[in-house]
Amino acid sequence: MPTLILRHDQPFCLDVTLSCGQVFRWDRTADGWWYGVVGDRVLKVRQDGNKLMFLGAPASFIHHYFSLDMDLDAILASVDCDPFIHNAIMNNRGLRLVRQPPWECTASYICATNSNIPTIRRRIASIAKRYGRPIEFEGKMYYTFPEPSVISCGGHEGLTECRLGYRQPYVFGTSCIVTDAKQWEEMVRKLPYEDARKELMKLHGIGPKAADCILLFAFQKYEAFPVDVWIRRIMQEHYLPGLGTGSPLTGREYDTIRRFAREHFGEYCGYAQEYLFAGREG
DNA sequence: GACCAGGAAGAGT
DNA sequence: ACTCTTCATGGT
Repeated sequence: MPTLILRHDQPFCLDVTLSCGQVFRWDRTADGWWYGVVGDRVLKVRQDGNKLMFLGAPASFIHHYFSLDMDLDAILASVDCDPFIHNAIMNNRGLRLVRQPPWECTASYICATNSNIPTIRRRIASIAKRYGRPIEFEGKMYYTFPEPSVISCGGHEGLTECRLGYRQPYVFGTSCIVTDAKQWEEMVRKLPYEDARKELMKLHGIGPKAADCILLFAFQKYEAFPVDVWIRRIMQEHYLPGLGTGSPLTGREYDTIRRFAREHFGEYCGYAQEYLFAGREG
């Protein structure tokens, strides 16, 4: 079994990383193995202490996907600026932001609007099963996430069985615009955060929240600070008591929160967001 | 700026 | 069984 030896000065926790809500296509078995589809590969991974065992890709791919090249201690030190975030960091130490394939991440967060995590997972699995390429792995079938052109060629009605609700035309419309995923990805990637955000928000079905998630999880724009209902609640309770409660989140409130976070936590505030989100119920 | 659609599953009562 | 909530967005 191929194994990566994790350095003790570079903390990593596979379980926290894959169960914190940033990915939708990974499953953990009872005996501690994680199975996931990333790009055109099925990956199987487990962690035992400082050993990361894996199948399905070269070590360089695993290393890159889990951002093991990033100096996590330095990043966490830079956002660790108050007792509350300090506690969240202590409780979820080793959480790393993974590098998600951009098109899949984009479609996923269009599907994620106003839904709970199990529902989002079902929708993405459904799109992959309907349009993706099947891969057999250890006797089980897995499905790659389809290129945008595969979805657009299937026509608007093809998505109906995936039960996306009102998100169906958004996923379809975006797949028609992002026909060349590679070229679109490079175009977004070279833009600075604010410009890339505007570019993503031109797409139907991507508002501020989805744009920030995509920029953080797929484009490594660590200044992005996605504000969902949980983060808003946490920010109100611990950082910005002046904000109202209960009423829907306005664009102005969203900007107030993300600008505060950018100032308070610094250029890696996206990492702070993930640690706050991971500790949302405790 | 305030409302509303549109949809499904989980969690709590 | 019933209600409330859910990693919001776009249109009126």
